[in-house]
Amino acid sequence: MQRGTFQLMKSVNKSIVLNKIRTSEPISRAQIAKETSLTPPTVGSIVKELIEQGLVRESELGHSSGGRKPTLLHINTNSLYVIGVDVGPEKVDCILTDLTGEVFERTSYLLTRPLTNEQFLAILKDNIYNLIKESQLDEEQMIGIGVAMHGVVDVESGTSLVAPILNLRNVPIREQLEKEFNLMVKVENDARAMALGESWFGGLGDFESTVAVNIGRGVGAGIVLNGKLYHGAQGMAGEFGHMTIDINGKTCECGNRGCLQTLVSGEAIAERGREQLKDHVGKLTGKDIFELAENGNPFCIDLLRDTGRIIGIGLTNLIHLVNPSIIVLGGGVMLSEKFIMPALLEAIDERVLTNEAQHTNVIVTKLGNDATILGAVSLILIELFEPILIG
Amino acid sequence: MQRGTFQLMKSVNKSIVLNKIRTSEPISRAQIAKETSLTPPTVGSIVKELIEQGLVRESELGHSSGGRKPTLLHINTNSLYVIGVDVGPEKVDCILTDLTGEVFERTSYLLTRPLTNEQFLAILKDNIYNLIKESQLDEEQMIGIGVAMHGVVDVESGTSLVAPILNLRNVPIREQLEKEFNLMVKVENDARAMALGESWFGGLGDFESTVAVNIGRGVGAGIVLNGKLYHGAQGMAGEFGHMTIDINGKTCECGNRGCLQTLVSGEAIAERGREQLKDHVGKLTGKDIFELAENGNPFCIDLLRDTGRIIGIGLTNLIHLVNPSIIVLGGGVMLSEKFIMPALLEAIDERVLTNEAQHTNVIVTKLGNDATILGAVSLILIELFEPILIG
DNA sequence: GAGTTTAATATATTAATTAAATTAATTTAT
DNA sequence: ATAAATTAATTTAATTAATATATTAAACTC
Repeated sequence: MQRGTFQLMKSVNKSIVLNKIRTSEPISRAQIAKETSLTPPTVGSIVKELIEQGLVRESELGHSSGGRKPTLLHINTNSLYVIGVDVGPEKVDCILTDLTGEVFERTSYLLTRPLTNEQFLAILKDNIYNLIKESQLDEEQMIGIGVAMHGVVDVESGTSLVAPILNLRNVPIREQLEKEFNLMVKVENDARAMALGESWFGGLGDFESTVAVNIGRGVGAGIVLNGKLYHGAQGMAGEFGHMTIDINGKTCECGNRGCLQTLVSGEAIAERGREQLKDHVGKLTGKDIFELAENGNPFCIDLLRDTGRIIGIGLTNLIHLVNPSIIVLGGGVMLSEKFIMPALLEAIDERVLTNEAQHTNVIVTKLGNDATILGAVSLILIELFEPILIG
Repeated sequence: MQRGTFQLMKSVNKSIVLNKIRTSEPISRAQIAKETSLTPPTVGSIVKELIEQGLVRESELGHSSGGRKPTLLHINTNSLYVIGVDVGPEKVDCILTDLTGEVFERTSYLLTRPLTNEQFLAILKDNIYNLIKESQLDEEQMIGIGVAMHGVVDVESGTSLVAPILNLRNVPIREQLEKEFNLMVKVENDARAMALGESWFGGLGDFESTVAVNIGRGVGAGIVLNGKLYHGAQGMAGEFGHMTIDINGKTCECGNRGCLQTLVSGEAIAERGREQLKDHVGKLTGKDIFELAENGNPFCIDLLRDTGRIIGIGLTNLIHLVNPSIIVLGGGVMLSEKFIMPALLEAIDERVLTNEAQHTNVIVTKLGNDATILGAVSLILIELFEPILIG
């Protein structure tokens, strides 16, 4: 049980100050005091500690309107670094960023199958070693490794329980990486990491709740409430792809009928296309549909519009149940944004019950593929910056 | 912004102690210290304050196993009282309870329509005055009035925005009752109040998240996370009834097609019955279907089973998205529990993706109709007892 | 260059915790 | 029956980290 202690009092204030600097840099001590209604001495002593920890730095003096010039404070971008890893079905991407999420180094490695747990872990380690080496930075300056992994992840232990496409089971990622690099390691499911990445780096502003939906090979969502990932009781909150929306519909790979995924995943779109475009050369993919639509193929345009409509129906269910402040859409299917979004927004507008909820922000990610790997980085950053919320 | 202050530290600990007493009474100071890992002096001084405030009382000495006998502490049940009001489509119920939710007085008033805002408010006031008078208690001993109101409620201002069946709009319930009784007043939507009531008084144990679903005239849900109601960005979280599960289904009163409500509400069941049982005398209601099923009518038994299956499909969507620790079902339709539950549980078991989530607790309310009005009471109790959570 | 303004720090006070000691009340052992 | 041990609750002192107030530092204004 989290008691009311002096450490609590302090860490609450420290978190308030650090987050104020993060979201409003450059900012002076005096300004922080004003905006947080903490007293100047409190802000001063906290800032002193943050500078000692290397999280914050001072810069030049700011402008004064009559009086001593304020010393401006910044998040320190050249002393501490974070490593983010994105394990997708086909490749392992690694990035090295500073505390603001700016990327300094990148590696990418194509996975070949089959793959044993040991081989997979060796690849992870190699790539991270390479990344650090390339960056020419000291290992001392790293604070942690965040891993976004497709499939089912046990967050507590940092284990990949099932990664269906890579055919891996029970990989103790955290244990192994912690031992190897002696750094904090966090592991999270990729859709959820994406949601966190959007919420931290998506430039969305200060929303109470964010849902990020990935529509690609599969359909998944992550829910961020008050800046933190919401996992649910058994860690399966956000399983958006297997929401039944057509009780008599097609059978899904999960065994149920009418899952959203059977209607709007990349493969589902391609399949719907194949039924109609039988004269198309080669195996038709989702990407082909998009290109055909771009070239004015009316059937493909309609197909993508209808996909947008169905996604909109699914999102309406999401709005009615979870009612997030903002929904961010990403994934391969959303590359067809141009055809999908108008129909999608129209469907939501038409279906949502109340006027206020009609104004739920629904946008396409501005981070592209990087949302997930930046989310992996956020898993570590959140340990430093996470607002400690009271309520 | 909630800063880290001495008051915060104190209120956190006070809340921990009070809730420990509430959930584990009778309990001694020493035991509280052990279980909360607060120090004995801290517990002692907080208990002293709680006793002064009239929230806690001491009782006889407990058993000792060698040493001074412990003084046992209880929630004080005979000094402070709460009023709960449930405004349904047909009647206004009021109860007066002590701090443990035990009911001391009850009134019920049948509403007649049409009804103006003024008439409605007058009825509310009259009933509350009556309740207090009957109880022969002092108005000083009341701490607040909680109101559960059907329809759309603005929780901030305590206003009933739309109450469709009573045909009321913009009734400033909180403002009016606060002025009249000079007590704290909280107003909440009835499905959400029900969820809070279940979570507080349902004897469910200590769950992280509870969803209560009311299936009756309409279908609605309330979500309780960490003991507190989750409203969502525009206060519409839990609009479970208008979840699309049959994209090509019947048109709902909301204008959309295939809402869960069009398949499983009391009226929906009755309608499905009518199509088949044309020789039935009089207008067939949901209740009739239940009675016919009880008497062995195979069509009605199947109809209720199928209803259970469809509710199960809806709940599976809920589990996949929100993944609550426990789901509590109530409302008129659940009176047919006997026929509905087996099919419902089977559908969930069949459809939920992971083994762990298959074990989501799904139960029928033990509070019956009182869940909602006890939820109204909880709206006030939560102000006294609510755990202040850090994280 | 004196006076005013603003920023940052130093000092004193205060709230509420923890640790250690004390007092209180029983049970158990001899 | 009395002493020793055990447990409960309270008191006292020390500690932490806040706030309030005063002071120092560094501008700008005229």
